[in-house]
Amino acid sequence: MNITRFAPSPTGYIHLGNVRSAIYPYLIAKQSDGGNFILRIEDTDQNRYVEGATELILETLTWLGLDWDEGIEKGGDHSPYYQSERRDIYHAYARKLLKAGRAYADPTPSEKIDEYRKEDNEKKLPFLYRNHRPETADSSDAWEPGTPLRFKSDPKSVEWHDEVMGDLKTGPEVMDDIILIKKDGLPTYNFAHIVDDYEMQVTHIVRGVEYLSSMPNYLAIYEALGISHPKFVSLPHVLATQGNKKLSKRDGAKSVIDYKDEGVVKEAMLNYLACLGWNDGTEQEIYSKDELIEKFDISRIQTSGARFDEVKLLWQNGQWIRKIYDEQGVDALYDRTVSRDEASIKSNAINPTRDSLINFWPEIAMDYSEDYRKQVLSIIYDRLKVLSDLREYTTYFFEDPRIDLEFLQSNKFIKKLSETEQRDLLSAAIDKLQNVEDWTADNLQNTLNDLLAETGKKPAELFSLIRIAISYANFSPALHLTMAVLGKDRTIARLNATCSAIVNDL
RNA sequence: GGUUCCGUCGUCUAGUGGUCUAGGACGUCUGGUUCUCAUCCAGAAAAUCGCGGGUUCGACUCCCGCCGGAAUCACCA
Repeated sequence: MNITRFAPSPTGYIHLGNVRSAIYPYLIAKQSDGGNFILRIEDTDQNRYVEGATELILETLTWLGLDWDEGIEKGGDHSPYYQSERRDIYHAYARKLLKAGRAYADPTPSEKIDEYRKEDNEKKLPFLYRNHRPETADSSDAWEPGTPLRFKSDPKSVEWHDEVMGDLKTGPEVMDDIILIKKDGLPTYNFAHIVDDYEMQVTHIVRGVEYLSSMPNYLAIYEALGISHPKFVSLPHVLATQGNKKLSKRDGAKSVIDYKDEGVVKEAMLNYLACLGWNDGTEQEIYSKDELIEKFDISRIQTSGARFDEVKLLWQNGQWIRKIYDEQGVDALYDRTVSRDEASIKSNAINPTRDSLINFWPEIAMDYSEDYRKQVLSIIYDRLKVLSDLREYTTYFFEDPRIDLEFLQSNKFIKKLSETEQRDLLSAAIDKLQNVEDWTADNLQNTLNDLLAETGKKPAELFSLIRIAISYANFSPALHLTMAVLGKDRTIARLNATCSAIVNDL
């Protein structure tokens, strides 16, 4: 049975690089019967705490459907799940180390430590605190919270296995007397996560490769505590689009929530991220969450960093938008475009920070019926890269476009027609369409075909003229579909309007 | 500087000694689908497998060296 955890610190939003270390442990947990995915908040650094960050974490996980079995807002057997509330547990473990002679209180002021560091740097020596260990470290096991507590290291070479990186080893020179408990009585990450993962019976620690260099120290603590360690799964970095650096907030990495707000669907985000640095060896590109759970395999995680490519994410999103429409129908896709958002409702339960109504339609669209919006959606959905494209692509379905003859006549096909021809073609179209009794897409297609035959014009010329006269948009769905959705009255009114504008211009 | 990791088309990747004149996807380009945009379909260009040695009948695949990139060296995680 796999027990994994996602353990973010509430220091801001979650970016693409961060979520991957939530997705993989989620998949690992779900692959086993009775697996547990735990959400723990690592809030031991009060200086870095950011208001609203926890809510953003909840919203992100909820949106992606990475439901946790235990953790904050949910409870479980290993409560509490905020590290700041687990102080007594860490202190108990710290006392064990103290008693075993593997920890010591260190009253050395930080200014003094800075001096040591400076000295060593000047001598071109790597700074190791154990070389400056105070004498009291060996003589006394007294410790009062309020004084930092350090690990008493016993330098030696270590070897260990990482599920992704393979067999690793380092020399004794990296082990040091790291801080276990800070002056404020709260543990450092280095100590807290070891205690918590053990207490919560975590089987796999999934985290970024940046922790690799601390592994010897962690291993030493596990050993001193006399406890076994979980499997280690080190994830390579997600690299920023530009440069060679890992994705980071400092360099402007976008929040996952930003993508949600722009209308990236959760399936695409999950799919793209899961496959950034992992593949199952086949040529499959599109995976549902269930398929990922079924096929994910730790041993196939990449060892090198992967660059984030927004263009490919957007391609995936287009694929998923079409897939949702094709497999679940227009209603399902429509629900993604305007609805109460479960993810932000959940986050708002702690702190109402965000509007929980998501709506990707132009404002004016809300004056129309849901049924009408669905009709629009069903003819335009296959052009969407993100759901918010609706705002730009559909306005002419809801309000009459401004007549702009310059725009009309600059079209490369319409340009070939004289204004007189344009007028004649439009009035012929109006006459013909007026007689259409049953305003259906099929009938309209037939009518347009007849018109084409009668006028002898090229489709490109005739259709472009009509299309732009009713939409004044750079592009639109197929003409007969657009007209069918728009309705007879509106279509003819718009054609008339353009026609008279041309007459006035003559 | 110490330590550690990484290195196949622009990008994500397949590849575990011969089936690799290196496969797929995104992107790019060309053509097709009675109009635009998009989709879809077909096709093209695109990787001297970081470099140099070695082992081998044979190396992208194993070994060594080098180079390049990254991460980390906090009372941050």
